[in-house]
Amino acid sequence: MRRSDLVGDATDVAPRLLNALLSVRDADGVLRVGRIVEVEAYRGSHDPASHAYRGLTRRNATMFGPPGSLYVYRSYGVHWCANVVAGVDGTAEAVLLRAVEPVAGVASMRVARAGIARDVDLANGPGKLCAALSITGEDDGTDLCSRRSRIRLLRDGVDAPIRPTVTTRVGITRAVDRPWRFLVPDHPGVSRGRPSTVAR
DNA sequence: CTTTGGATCGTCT
DNA sequence: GACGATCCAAAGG
Repeated sequence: MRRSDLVGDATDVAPRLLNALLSVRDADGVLRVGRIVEVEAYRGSHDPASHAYRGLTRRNATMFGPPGSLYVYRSYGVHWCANVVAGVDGTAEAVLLRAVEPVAGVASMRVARAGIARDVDLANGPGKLCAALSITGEDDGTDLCSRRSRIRLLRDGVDAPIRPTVTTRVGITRAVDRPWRFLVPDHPGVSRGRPSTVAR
């Protein structure tokens, strides 16, 4: 995707990332590809639930950089979670990638997620997604718009849904009522979180 | 099916 | 020193 596609408020960029492809190249050249089916918007200084709400820190620095970067953080000391940085340089708009549908490199994902029976369970959560694609803190700051990067955001002709499903966000304790979770409607590969659906 | 608790550690208070 | 933008297994109905 072009960097210009990611300029804007996270709440506007997030639904536009649905059905885009997240592609990760292994050291051996194998590609693992997932279709993005669930995202959440985090709006920096405008959003008490954002890691960036209280300003720039060592951890969240990538979010304050240019759009198109990958912000990776550790969750609960155990898992990795990944965001696409949006907005413009100096703001901290970000889109948390919460679920992808495995599209290619499924065998590699199965190795990375040993013991998972169904393909749909390989990457239907933010921590699972990073595990399935082997995204770690080492990937923080990756430019997703560069041809040279091992992790990229791509379009394959499948457009974002005209009317995504919209709900409140999962797993947060502040700003819990904001309808900033976006899903491909009726897709089986979304995460377990079940907040209330928001009518539009 | 739902609920509960443990893992585990960097970050910020 | 407390707390997570989570996941999973085990226990309970």
